[in-house]
Amino acid sequence: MFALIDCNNFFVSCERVFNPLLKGKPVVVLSNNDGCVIARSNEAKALGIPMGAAAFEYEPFFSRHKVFVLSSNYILYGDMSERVVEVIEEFDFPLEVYSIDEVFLKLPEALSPDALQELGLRIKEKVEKWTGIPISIGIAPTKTLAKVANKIAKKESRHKGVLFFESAAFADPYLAHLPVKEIWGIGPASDEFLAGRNIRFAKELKEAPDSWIRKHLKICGLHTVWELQGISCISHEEQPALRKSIVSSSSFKEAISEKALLESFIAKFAAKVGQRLRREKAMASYIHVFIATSRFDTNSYYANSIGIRLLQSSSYTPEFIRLAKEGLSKIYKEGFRYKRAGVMLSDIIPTSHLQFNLFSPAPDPMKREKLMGLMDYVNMRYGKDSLYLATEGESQNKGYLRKNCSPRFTTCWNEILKIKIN
DNA sequence: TCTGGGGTCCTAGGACCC
DNA sequence: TCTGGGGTCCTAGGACCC
Repeated sequence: MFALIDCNNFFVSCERVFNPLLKGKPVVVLSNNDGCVIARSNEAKALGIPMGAAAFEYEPFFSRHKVFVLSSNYILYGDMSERVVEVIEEFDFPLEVYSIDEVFLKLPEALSPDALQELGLRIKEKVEKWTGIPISIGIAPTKTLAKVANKIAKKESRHKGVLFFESAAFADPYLAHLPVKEIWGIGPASDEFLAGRNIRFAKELKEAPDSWIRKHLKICGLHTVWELQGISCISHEEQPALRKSIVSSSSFKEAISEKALLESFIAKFAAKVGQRLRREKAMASYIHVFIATSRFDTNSYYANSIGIRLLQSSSYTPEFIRLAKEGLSKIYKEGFRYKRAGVMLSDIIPTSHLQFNLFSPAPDPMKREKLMGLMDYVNMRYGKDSLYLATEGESQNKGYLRKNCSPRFTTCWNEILKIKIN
């Protein structure tokens, strides 16, 4: 049996823990640069604000309906997420952290239905009491069905936040009314394809023939169908695997045309991926650089990317910056207004597996490691960006737009919650 | 004027091999 | 007149997730 524990409206719930005035009110949290809506309270959903709504378009709507609009505070959400996981860990079942607001548990088959139901309620109560974050729990024989159970537990208040499918058959009455696009693994493309074939609800998909599904929705689609039938295809992953890629990218507040400025951003992205790579005690041997103009600007759209292979795996920021700049000059074209750029590392291996290249000149790896270690330490001890490479210079003056960001209540002494007693 | 960022996996097709 | 068949590896692009 799998349990999926999912935090309700997670980002909004984190904000509400520290600002109770937000309770019962419509609240939205915006993406970087306050670009679009990435989290909504139930009240905001009820007003019809869609996920991904552009903030500038909705501004009049927000003020008309007194919606609380917050910038995202990822430091706070990340820390709250860890707290939720810590509480769930106390129950001592094999645990998989699936995303910032979701955890799968593998529950023993030996537990009776009553015991499972009761366990669900206990977990819910403890997490809510200890962290202040409301959660929903779905329990079922497969992960996909646990996702369905969770979704319904969240939507229908009669389940009190916990729904348990003893077997796939128990899910049928719900699958009959669940639109296919609400199933985990069915995205917009599959949804459109299925609609064209008159398959609109989960139950119809569940009953479609294997060979037809395999042909049109490929192996992933087939697994989804089997999971709906109660055949577990997606396994429990307790150990997080080593990352396959690390990306740093962002949209710019204002479009950039000058190469020099773009270069300094690319350098900053390269430095950031390098730092994250070292934190994972890993090295990479492939670096990818990409730039693009606004995807909404259809008359002069330009996007390009380039990959460069390193002679030998590395985690040395100056080398990443050098290569990233080299890549940039190959894809940069004058006369465009760039709105987005990024750097990605891949072909990642643990530092302990490093192989030396017989033919590449051997820089002293110990020296490099020492230098990077010192830099990472300074940045950890004295705050990020205390120390950075000169080439990132210009980008440092250009922050993100974050008009209404809450304090880092739980991770920064200067921003800790203050309580006044009169 | 303004539309997120960070991931994974699968597949098709090209280059290459014998 | 006629031009194989069976592999592997790599990469780009698509679809999906939160």
